[in-house]
Amino acid sequence: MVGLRAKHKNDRNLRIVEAASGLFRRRGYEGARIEEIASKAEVSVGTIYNYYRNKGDILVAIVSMEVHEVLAAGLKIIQKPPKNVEKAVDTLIATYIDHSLVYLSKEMWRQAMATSTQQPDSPFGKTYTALDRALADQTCALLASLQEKGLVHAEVDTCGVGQMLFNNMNMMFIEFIKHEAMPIKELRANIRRQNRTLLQAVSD
Amino acid sequence: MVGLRAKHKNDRNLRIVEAASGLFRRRGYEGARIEEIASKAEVSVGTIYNYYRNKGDILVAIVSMEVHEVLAAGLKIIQKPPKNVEKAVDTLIATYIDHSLVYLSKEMWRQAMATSTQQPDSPFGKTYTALDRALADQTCALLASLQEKGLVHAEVDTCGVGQMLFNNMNMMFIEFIKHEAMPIKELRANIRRQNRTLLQAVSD
DNA sequence: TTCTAAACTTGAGTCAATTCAAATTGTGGA
DNA sequence: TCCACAATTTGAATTGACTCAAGTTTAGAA
Repeated sequence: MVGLRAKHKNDRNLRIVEAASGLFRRRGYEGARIEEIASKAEVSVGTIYNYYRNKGDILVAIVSMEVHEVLAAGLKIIQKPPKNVEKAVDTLIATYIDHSLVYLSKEMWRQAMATSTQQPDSPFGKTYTALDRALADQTCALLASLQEKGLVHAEVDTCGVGQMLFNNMNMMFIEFIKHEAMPIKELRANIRRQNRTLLQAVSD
Repeated sequence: MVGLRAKHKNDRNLRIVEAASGLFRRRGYEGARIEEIASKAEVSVGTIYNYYRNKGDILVAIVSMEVHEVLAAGLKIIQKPPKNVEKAVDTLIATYIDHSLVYLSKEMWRQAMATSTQQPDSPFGKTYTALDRALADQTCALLASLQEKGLVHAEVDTCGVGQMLFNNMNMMFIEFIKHEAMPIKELRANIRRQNRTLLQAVSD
């Protein structure tokens, strides 16, 4: 970040994200008007579109930050996983899920996911896809780490299994954010049940 | 469908769906304007909103028809499944996937999925969710049928496993429609690999 | 047949996201 | 320091989805 121009750019972007973040929480995604975000960020409407392709992109950017935190938290689990395979996977998933509603409401997740499927090629759409990939890789890494410790059979395709576990969790998470009333507890119990057969097969 | 009123209603709805379907394919979802759909369907803009809550809903309605066909095709597989578990599951999944691009482009799928996550409580959002559920149930039913034939171990939770298989496929399908260039062949190979460990565990 | 209320359609008008040509600002060379 | 040009911002204008008050059509009772 050299020069005044780069500094301003950075500042403005930060202000936009913060203004949007606050308004999305306060008024909901649809309720937050771009003009309002712009005025709160002390920037013109046009500038916002200079930084983001559209309204959804702003949200996806916010979600990205959240996911980065989740990835960091997940890394800690992988470095020191529980000695039981089912427990280890459950712990990782719990980390992901419990984190998910700290900064973002279910509505924000719905909108962000919708935007990222709608526009997979926009810059932030790509970011979102990359993060999903990173989370899946982390699940694979957990299994590989358990395999090294001898907790998972040597012949198991940890990558295939990891992807399957992650995809299943992700799909269940989508179902979860679609049902405003569904509690985290129920989501986790469902996932545990679905994982059981596979995880027992790879471990005992 | 008794009376003139009901008949007109039915006709208009059909014309709307057909006009929309054609325009979505020809111009893409975003490119198709409601006014154009209305004029092609010989109906006013307001009428369209009388039948559908919003533009996305029209698309989801079209997707629903497609999924109904897929469900019917899937039923046939379940009634006479291959005698090998991996083969059976692969055949069902192939049915789903191969059908998917007959009437709908990848872009249409992206938009439909986005809409259904965005508005899970709109009439067609609910329809979409119900269809997803029906497909998952069908996967569970296949496993149960294989279990009855003694091809799947008796103690296996066919419902948990079925949901996992379906969720994994669904997530992979989402990835597939996000990558304009990805061929069906690649999608199917990836899914087969991911399924292998689980399916071998439940069968041999 | 005639009439009335309910059901349905209509399209001009509203609203908010997005665009783009003009104006402003930062940079690096003279 | 001053200038020219490129990068960036600006906000009025555009666009297209969506609404709603007024008008039209149907059902079925008298």
